Parts: sequence; C-alpha cells; structure tokens
Amino acid sequence: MPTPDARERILGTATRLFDRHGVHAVGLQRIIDECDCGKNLLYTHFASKDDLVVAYLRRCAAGWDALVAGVRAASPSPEGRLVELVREAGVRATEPGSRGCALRATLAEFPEPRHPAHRVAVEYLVRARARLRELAAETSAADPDRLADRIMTIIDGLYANGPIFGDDTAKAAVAFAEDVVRAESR
Amino acid sequence: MPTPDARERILGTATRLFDRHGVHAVGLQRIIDECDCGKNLLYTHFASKDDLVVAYLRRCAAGWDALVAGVRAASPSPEGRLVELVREAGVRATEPGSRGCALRATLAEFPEPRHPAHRVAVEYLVRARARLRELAAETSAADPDRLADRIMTIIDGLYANGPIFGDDTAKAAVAFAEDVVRAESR
DNA sequence: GTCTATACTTTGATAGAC
DNA sequence: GTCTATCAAAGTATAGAC
Repeated sequence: MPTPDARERILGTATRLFDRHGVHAVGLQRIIDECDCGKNLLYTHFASKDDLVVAYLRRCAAGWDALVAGVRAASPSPEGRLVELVREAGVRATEPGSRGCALRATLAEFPEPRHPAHRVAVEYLVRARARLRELAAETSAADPDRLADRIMTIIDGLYANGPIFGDDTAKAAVAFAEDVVRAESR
Repeated sequence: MPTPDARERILGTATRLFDRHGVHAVGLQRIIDECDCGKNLLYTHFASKDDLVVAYLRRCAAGWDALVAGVRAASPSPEGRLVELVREAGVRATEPGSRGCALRATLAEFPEPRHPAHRVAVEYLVRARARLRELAAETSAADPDRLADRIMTIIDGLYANGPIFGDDTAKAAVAFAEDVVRAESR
C-alpha cells in the first residue's frame, strides 16, 4: 500500500512546474526527475497525466477557496472583502513569472470541451463565481449578483494584464474595485 | 517564386484551426490535409511552425485593429465607440466554440517569455492597449488612460467569461462599460 | 513489499529528402 | 507529394535496492 506522503510530494512538484511552465511544456519525466521518485510510484498514485492535471486543478481551486475563506475571516466589512480579494489577486497576478490564473491558463491549453482538464476547470470557475456571489450577497448592494460579476470581471482582467503590465495594473484594479463597490452600494 | 495566393490559403486554414482547437492541438499535417497543399509549399512560405504561429498572431492583431478602425468610422461619439467595442468583443467571445481572445489563449500556450509566439502576443497586447488609450483620449473623460484601462479590463473579463457563461455575460459587460464611461465622463 | 531506476513500445509531432 | 529521419512524449514492464 503506497504512502499518501508521496502523493503530496508528487502533486507539489507538479503544481510548481505546471504553474511556471504550463502543462504541455512539462513532461512526466521532468516531474519524476525533480521529485526523485520512480515512474511506477507516480503511476500508482495517478493513473495518467490527465489525472495528475485534474488533481492540480483541484488544488488550485482549493487555494482560491482558502483565499476567500481567509478574506472572509480577516475582513469584517462585506464590501471590504471584495476589494481585499482583488488586492490578493493582484499580488498573485504580478509575481515574477506569473502566468495569471492557473484555471484559465489550463483551460486555454485544453480547448476540447470533453477533456477532463477542461471540464474540471470550467466546473471550478463556475464555483468561483458562486463563491463571489455569496460574498456579494452579504453587502448592501442593490443587485449583489451584478456586483459579484463585476468584481469577477476585474479579477479576470487583472489576471490577464498583471503578468504583462505589472504592478500598476494591480493598483488600478483595486481602485476600480473600490469605485464599483461604492457605486453599487447605494 | 511562390505565389502569395497560396500563403493566404495556408494562413487562412491555419487561423481557422488554431482558433478552434488551439495551436498545440493542431499538427502541420492537419493543416496540409485541409489546405490540399504539399508539405513543401507550406515550408517555402513558413520556415517553421513557430513562423506560422507568429503570422497567425499578426493576423489576429490586424483583425482587432480593423475592428477598432471600423468602430471609429461607424460611431461618431468617442464614448459610444468604447461601448461599441465591448459589444463587438461580446459577439466574438460568445460565438459557439469560442476560446476567447486568440492572443491571450496563445500566450497561455507559450509561457516561455523568449518564445517568438509569446513575444509577439505580448507586443500586440501592448499595442491593443495603446489603441484603446487613443480612443479614450478623444472622450471628455477626466483621466482617459484610466478609462481605457478599465474598458480593457471589461473586454478581458468578457473574453474570459463569455465562453463559459454565455450571452448574459456579454450583455452585462456592455452595461458595465456604459456605467464606467458615464462615471468617468464627468 | 514499497520505492527507485531504467529499458522498451507506441504514438504523433516537426522537419527535411527525394 | 510521398516517404523517411529524428525526437519527445505517454505509458508499461522489468530489474534491483532498502
């Protein structure tokens, strides 16, 4: 019976490499090399590369959920939480070597709608929007869904442009989010 | 000397396939098959697949420039042009089988900064922002660059979410753009 | 008995030769 | 325009280390 520890180590290495270089650019051999594990071990934990990619996407989605939960715990004001989320997204989007949102990047790498990686990425993006709408429902906004969708648009734009245009994009996105929250709150 | 007609035919076929399935998923053989051209012909016009991808990106960028020029000619109001651009982006983003913005999708497929496809995509995205800022400079906005960047954010969010959430996203983006233009114009 | 290391097979890609 | 070289990838099997 294989140790669950190894699974985490493999998935951690895969996550790091996929995040930096993309899924297609990283072969299983490279993961095996950098992980110091045998090929058999990887294939006992993940039946195929697709399986590994799906696990990677689940981990990314869990990271987003954890971020939302953290913001919810740390920030008392419902309106402030939305802005804080944009700020946190900005930090991630402008890190050196960032490729933006991992879910969206993987979606672009697997355009076929029936591919497991594509389906899982879409599934988690739908869930991310639902999470945002939950947050927005706690504000005093007249149309919380609209507020949530606009914040999501800002985050997506940030993930798209942050890696290209840098820190200014992140600051501008936070200001944009503040203006939107203000406008929608009355 | 190769006929320029053939080059267009090859590039047209490549554009169609790359747009639908992504660059990595389309082999040169498939382009050759659907184009009814020999392998030699393709290699006389494009030295490598990378060359073909770069030409594809240039064509996408030219399409965007043409769209901006068309909106400029058709719509007299500088403010209205920005909204119209969002509307046109929405049409493209929600077409069946759309993968969003081709430049961004290709960027995700080629994450290495030194890769020609990556460099060209970034180059054209920088230019796209500059074009938007030119349009915004003609409005009465207090801070035209800020208005332009916010419209770009909305367009990017639309390209990201339109393929997933469909028509409603496009309508919401237009309304969002109208609100932003109104807010920035005073 | 679980893990490492490696050799092998198959497949599909770019690229070039004829 | 077909045919071939080369290479890298996924996946499988096998041999051996602790």
